[in-house]
Amino acid sequence: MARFDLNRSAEMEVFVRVVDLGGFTHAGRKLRLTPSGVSKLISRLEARLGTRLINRTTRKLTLTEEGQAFYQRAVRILAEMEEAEREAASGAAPRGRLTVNSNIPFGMLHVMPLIPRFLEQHPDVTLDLVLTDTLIDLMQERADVAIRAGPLRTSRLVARKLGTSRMAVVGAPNYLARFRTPKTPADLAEHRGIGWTFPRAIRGWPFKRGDRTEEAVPPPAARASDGEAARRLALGGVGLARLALFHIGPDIEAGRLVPVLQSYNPGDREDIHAVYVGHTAPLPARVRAFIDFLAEHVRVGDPALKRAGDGRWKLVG
Amino acid sequence: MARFDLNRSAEMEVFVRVVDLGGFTHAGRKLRLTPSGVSKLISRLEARLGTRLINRTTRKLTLTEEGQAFYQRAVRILAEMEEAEREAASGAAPRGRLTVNSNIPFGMLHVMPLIPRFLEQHPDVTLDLVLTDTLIDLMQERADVAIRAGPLRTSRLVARKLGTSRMAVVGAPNYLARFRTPKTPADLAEHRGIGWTFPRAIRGWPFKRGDRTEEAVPPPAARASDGEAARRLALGGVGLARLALFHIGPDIEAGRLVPVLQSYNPGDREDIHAVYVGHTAPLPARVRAFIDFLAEHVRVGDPALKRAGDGRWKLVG
DNA sequence: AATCATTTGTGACGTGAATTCAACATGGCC
DNA sequence: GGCCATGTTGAATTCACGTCACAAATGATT
Repeated sequence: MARFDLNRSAEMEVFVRVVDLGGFTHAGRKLRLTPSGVSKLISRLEARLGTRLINRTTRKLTLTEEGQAFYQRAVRILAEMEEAEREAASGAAPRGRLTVNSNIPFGMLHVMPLIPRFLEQHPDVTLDLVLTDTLIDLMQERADVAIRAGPLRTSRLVARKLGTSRMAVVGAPNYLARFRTPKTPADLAEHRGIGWTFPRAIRGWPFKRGDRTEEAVPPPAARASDGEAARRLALGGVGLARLALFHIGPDIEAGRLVPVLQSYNPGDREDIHAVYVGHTAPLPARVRAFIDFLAEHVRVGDPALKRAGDGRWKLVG
Repeated sequence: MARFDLNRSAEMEVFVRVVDLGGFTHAGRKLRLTPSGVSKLISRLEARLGTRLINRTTRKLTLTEEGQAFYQRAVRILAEMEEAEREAASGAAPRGRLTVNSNIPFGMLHVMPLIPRFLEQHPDVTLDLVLTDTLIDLMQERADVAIRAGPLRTSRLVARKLGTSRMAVVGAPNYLARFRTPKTPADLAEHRGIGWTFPRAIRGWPFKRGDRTEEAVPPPAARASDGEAARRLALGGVGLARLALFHIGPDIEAGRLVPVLQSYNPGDREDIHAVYVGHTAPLPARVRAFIDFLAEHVRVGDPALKRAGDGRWKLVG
């Protein structure tokens, strides 16, 4: 059923056009409407308002007093509608405030370096970059995009893969000296781990055992709210942590952190995604532009760990 | 052909309702629309603007930046539309400037006395009373109502009869002394008349000859632009004039003007009408109110002329 | 984890309101 | 008085819009 039988905006538009052009036929031509269409529309408007707006003969149109007042208001209102829609539609060109939420390691190391170039390319965009590792509700946080590592929870969110990062379980030398380096995943039960204060999609750490992947995790001695905090804890010798190679690569090369159980999880990786809220409606252009920009420019080096002759680890590739 | 398929005002209204009530379903209930209807409408709007206005899950709605701006503007625009229509529709209660055009004799003697009461009853109406006897174009003069005596030219104008006035052909005593009182209409050819500067629907003066009505008119010695001017000319002895009894009754009773040829036109009358511009669209309330007021209160006395015993004329009835 | 209640999204469909078409009135101009 | 342009009216037509039924998703509840 047609509930909205009155299009006030169309009525106003036609009315204004009629007044401007001084005739139903002229207005009709401009509006691609037949004269009779115009006539009925105006009559409808007048009937609804309960008063006459235009005195008309076949030759002349004159506005009643109501008509004049209504005309002036209508012109203003139409202009404002136009502007409102134009401004809203300007979301079709990248501009406005873009809110990005990223996990801390990736944000620090891979997103922030790109920001200057992005802002340079889109001067009308201002950017709010929030770094958190906790799970967030995109809508509640009013974030346009979130960048997350690891498996995604199913939802109506759309994820665009930005890259992959190898993971490594590491410990500080002084920690390993105290607790002995684990030889098998089962040894982890005797170790101390660094966990997370927020729930992750996977509980433990994946290790390969033949063809199968098993999860194991040392009992947590501490929990960190983000990857950087976890790294610091690991550096401090609190326990073992599973972190991204792009994050702790330098620490490994410098010998501040030592990979363990490498042979059990050589292919342990986590995908990194930009996540946003789906295609039920067109995406604001600034969001689209940012995601495209990330997908194009983010290069997560995916180095492998090799043990050098002197026993030290190197990142190669 | 291109139809008016977009109803921007409705879209705005639905959008605002959704934001206010915080949900498609709630808004739908208020607007007597199904949730899916609301969903489609919003999607349509977003598609047209090319950007998303509302981030939505089944549980929460959040406005995008564009959505917030659009919401604020939309609220204002809707309010202004409301006000524009309300003000225009307030033509449904009598108010505003009412322009009335009346011929001079009737206007002076019968309309003006009623004005104070009318304005008292309708305090929001201001009145422009223009007195002219010349034919006017209602629309060109931007007049709402015209009051005219005599036959009307056919047009799309609507006429409402206000009354009837007996007419009389009169001359001043000094004129009649010089030219002799006419005994038959044919005698008028030897007389001098007072005509009009503007064309009238009937050319001459109607006289009964048996069952038939003939027209006759004395050659004009002067033309007047209005009835009052004609009366003055007649009083001055310029010639014969055909004037309304309500106009010159006092002159006749006082002997300043003398009726002639009374036996040939005892029923000579002219109807007096209020004329306005037809029912293609509703009439502004002030116009309707004024016409109704006139029709109710105007009482054109329709006296007959009687010759008293002393030879003087009296108005009776 | 699993169920339930609630809400939004999608495709097919039918309705009816709006527009067109054709014919007629009106006004101004020569 | 006839011609041309314009506005109006009634009936036929059509196409956008909302409904319907169903699917998917979300958050609360146990």
